[in-house]
Amino acid sequence: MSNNQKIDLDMMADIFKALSNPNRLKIFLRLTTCCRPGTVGLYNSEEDVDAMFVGDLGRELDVGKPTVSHHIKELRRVGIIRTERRGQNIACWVDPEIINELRAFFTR
Amino acid sequence: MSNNQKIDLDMMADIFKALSNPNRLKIFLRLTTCCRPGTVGLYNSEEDVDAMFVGDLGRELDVGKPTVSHHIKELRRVGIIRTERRGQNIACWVDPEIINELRAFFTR
DNA sequence: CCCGATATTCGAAAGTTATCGAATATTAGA
DNA sequence: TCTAATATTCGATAACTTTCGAATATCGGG
Repeated sequence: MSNNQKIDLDMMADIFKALSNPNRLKIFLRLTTCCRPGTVGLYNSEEDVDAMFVGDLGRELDVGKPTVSHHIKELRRVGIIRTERRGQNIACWVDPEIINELRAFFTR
Repeated sequence: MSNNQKIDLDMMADIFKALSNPNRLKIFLRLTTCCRPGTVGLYNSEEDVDAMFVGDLGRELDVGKPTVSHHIKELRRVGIIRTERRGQNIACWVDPEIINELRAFFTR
């Protein structure tokens, strides 16, 4: 016997929880609309942005830095976004695969 | 100027919040997998179930009746499910339109 | 190796949520 | 109209979330 079903359910619930806060949802939408998914590593031109920095996201959110950090951490914990350090900044982008999983979840 | 964007964002966050509790997500999945969306009112045969009763859902959930009631209320508040009384029972089903909206949200 | 910029961690306060037992409401049927 | 079945409301409590300021960490440049 296995409890994959339950694990999946709890994982999905966790993903929805991450999207259930307006500030986190704003971060998610900002990253999906402004950073083409799957372009990480190809950010050489101005039009071809692959990620945003935590600081950029924070400036659009009207909350303190610790709060932004907390939200970024939560989005990363459930696998919605990925991050990597680039110099003094932390770059963030949405995992392209999660979008497919979410679309699939509502397609049956 | 309008704040539709913000309203939409807050509404979507609310919908995700409703799906972020494992018990509510279980109710949602149970209703989507077992009751064909859009068949409400056509529940004459055994194979053609259009809805489930609150009591049925509660028995599968291992929580008390007040808790089930609370979750049903929350799912209805954000527009995920619809309900109607049928005799002693309250019938529940997922609003078919919300599924389309959610799928569209993750399609761009 | 210090400094300014960027970001995270820590600890606390305020608000929200999940859950329950008890009480109440609504309905069908005898 | 009494009763049993079904479901909701109320009040309480424990747990969780959001947010902040202060402190700390990490990095690049002079």
